[in-house]
Amino acid sequence: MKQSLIELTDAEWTVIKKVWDLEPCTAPTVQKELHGETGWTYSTVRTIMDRMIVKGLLAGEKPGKMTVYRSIATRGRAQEGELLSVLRNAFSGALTPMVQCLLNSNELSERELSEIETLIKAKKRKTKEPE
Amino acid sequence: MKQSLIELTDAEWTVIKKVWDLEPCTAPTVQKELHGETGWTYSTVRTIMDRMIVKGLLAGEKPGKMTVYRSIATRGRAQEGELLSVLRNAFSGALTPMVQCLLNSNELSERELSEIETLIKAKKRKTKEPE
DNA sequence: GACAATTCTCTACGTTTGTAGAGGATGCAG
DNA sequence: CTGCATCCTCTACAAACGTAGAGAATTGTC
Repeated sequence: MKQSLIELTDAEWTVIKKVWDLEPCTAPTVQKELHGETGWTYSTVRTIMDRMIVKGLLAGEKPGKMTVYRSIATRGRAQEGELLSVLRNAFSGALTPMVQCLLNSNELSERELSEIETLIKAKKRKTKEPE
Repeated sequence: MKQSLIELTDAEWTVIKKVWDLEPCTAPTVQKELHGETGWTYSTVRTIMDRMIVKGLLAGEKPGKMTVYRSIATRGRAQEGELLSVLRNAFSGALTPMVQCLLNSNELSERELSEIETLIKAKKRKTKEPE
C-alpha cells in the first residue's frame, strides 16, 4: 500500500533534513542547530515540527517533559515525491526531457557525467534481466 | 541578467501549460480548454492568470475589451526553476543522487535509458571541447 | 432600443505556510 | 523553598493559494 506522494514545503525540508541527521531529537536541539542557518526561533521550529506530525511526516513521543521526534517520511520517499511531482507538473510525465533539462541547466563535471553514465548502465542491466 | 529562479504553483503550472499551447490567448479560451480537466470556473482561471501577471509570469494586453495573454516565463526556464529548486531542497545540490533517484523511482523503458545515455554522451563531448 | 450572451471587475473566504510572542510549567542551583 | 533557565502550550497574524460568486459593461441580434 504505497501512500500517495509526499511533498514538503521549503521550511519542512529544512527541518526534516536536520531531523534525519539528529534523530531521535528534540525541538530545542533542532532549533539550535538551525538557528545559524535560518534565524528561526524556538516557536517557529516547534510549530513546523508539530504540523509535520499532523501530516504524518514526523512522529513525536513524550516520555518525560520533552517531546522526542523521529522521522516517518524517509529521505528516499521524500526525494522521490519531489521528483515525481516535478515530473508530473513540469514535464507532463516525460522523463527524457527532464533529464535533458537537468543536464543542460547545470555545469556538470566530467566525473558526474561518468557517474551518471555508470548508473544508467547498471540500470540497463537490471532492466534486461529482471530478478 | 538572469533573474532568480522561477517557481510555479500547481495551479499555475496547469494554466501556463495551456498558455504555451494557445498563446496569444484570452482567459475564456483558456478556461474552456481547462474546464474538462479541472472543472475550474472562469473566475478561477482569471484570478490565477492575473496573479501570474503580477508575478511577471504572463503578460496581458487589452486592445479591445478582451485581455490577451502571453507567456513571459518560457517553458525552459520554468522547468529549470523547478528542477533546481528540487535539487537545492531535496538533494542539497548533489546531482548524481538526484539522477539516481529518478532512475530508480520509475520504470523506464530501455528506449528511454538509451536516449538518456545518448544525451550524456553528447553532453560529455560538449564538455570536453568547449566552443 | 431591448435582450441575451459574453466578458470583465471586484470582492470574498477558507486553507496552508512562514513566522513568532506570551505566559505557564518544570527542574536544577543555592 | 526560591529563583533562573528551559521547555512547553496556545494563540496570532500576515501572505500566498485555491476557488468562486455578484454584478457591471459590452456587444451582437431582432
